[in-house]
Amino acid sequence: MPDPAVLAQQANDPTFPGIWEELVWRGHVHVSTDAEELRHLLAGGPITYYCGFDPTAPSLHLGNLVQLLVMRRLQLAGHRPLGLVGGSTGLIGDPRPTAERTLNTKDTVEEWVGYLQAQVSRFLSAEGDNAVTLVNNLDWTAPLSAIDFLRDIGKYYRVGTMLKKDAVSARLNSDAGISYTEFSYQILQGMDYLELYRAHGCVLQTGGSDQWGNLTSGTDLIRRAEGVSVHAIGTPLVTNSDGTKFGKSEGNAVWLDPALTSPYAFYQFWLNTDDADVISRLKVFTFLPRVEIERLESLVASEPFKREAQRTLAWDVTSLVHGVEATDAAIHAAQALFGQGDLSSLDQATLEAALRELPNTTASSSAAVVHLLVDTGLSASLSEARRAIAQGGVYLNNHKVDSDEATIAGAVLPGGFAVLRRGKKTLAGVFVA
RNA sequence: GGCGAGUUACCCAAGUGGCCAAAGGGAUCUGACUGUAAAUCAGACUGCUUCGCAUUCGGGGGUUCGAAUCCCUCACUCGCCA
Repeated sequence: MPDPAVLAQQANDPTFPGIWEELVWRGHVHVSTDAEELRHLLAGGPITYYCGFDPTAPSLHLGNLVQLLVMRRLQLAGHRPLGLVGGSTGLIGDPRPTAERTLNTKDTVEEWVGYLQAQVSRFLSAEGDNAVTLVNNLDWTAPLSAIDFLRDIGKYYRVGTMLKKDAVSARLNSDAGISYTEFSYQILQGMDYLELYRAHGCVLQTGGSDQWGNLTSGTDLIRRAEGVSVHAIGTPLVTNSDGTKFGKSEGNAVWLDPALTSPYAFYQFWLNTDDADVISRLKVFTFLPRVEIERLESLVASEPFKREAQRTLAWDVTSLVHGVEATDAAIHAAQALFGQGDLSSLDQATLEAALRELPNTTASSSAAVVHLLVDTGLSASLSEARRAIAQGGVYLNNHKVDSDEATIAGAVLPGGFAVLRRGKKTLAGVFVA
């Protein structure tokens, strides 16, 4: 369910001549079909475009959010979005550069399709002439026989061309090799575009630039099958300036589903953005107009320690994904927990609410700290928990724990809880039963 | 189908009978410094009932006092030939 209030606040920046120019400025365009043609097309009357999401997990993640925002910007410019969730492509799996995917069961994929559809629909308006339409490629691939597939679609594909796609050649040159299954993926995606062109008049597909081979698979197929030239935009992979992977927190992907990544963790993820990255993140992940982003850019330069840009970014993206209420709760929790010193001076209800935002566990009043570290997920194993304590990285209610035999006895705050911390900013709550 | 090469911890990659829980780099974690930043420096990085024990080097079996290292076999990958 989209939050109408959040969607209503979004707008493209009117100071740009058109949506194309804005997409370019925000850094959304890495590769595309003919840029001049696209600019004209997007500046004209409504066109239909699509972007696909494969159910390879029970939730979308931040990489997918980039695509959703591109879709939303195009929708705000008056164009008509088709949100595709890959019920069939998700059964195959697109070739990753490193290794073959493990196939998920049909039941699992079907379940995930439902989750992703719900998420996709949250970010796009279902109102008006250009309301979003959700489609599932299983609807047109499931009825297709192998013979029809090979005769009607396969004939348009040249193996030489297919082998040259980055995704395929990377795997051919690796130890992992590639199965026929994943090799065929590009054909399925090409078929999707052709189907959507025929059924909906779709003439633009957007996607990550790592999907470029699959995007052009569709434009090539439509040119051959229909003699029509359609378009594709490949958005750049979002990267961190220090070379690490974007979108990871504590080694895990940052998910849009609050059950998988809490709003608190989500907010913290954005708040911790590097100075070097924060401006480009604002461009990609928010609807703030150019002047505002430029103002924040100058603040990063003049008073970086205030982290105004990071705060704005964190608030904007968290409220977009989780709503204003959850965002405020996450901020209040952080203020309580990152406040200096004495936790017992905090208001009991505030503290309890903050702990509810964190990973937490229930324990007896004499539970060992090492076990709580594991139970709350702050440490992956008892050995790791002991190590963390030995290195002086564990705190109970802001007091350093100096023995791996410590328990929470005597440290329980009024109200029956305790705050466990690993390192400077990884927190968890303990509720005493 | 034939021949050759290969499969080491999250990733890359050393190691070719004991000194190997396994070099080095990256990633990650902790500490110092800080702005809940970056860079830098230091430490850690299989598990556990943690000063010791257990389990790892594609799977299974064998040789040996002793194997990641030798042999057999299965699986997978790459290359060349057909």
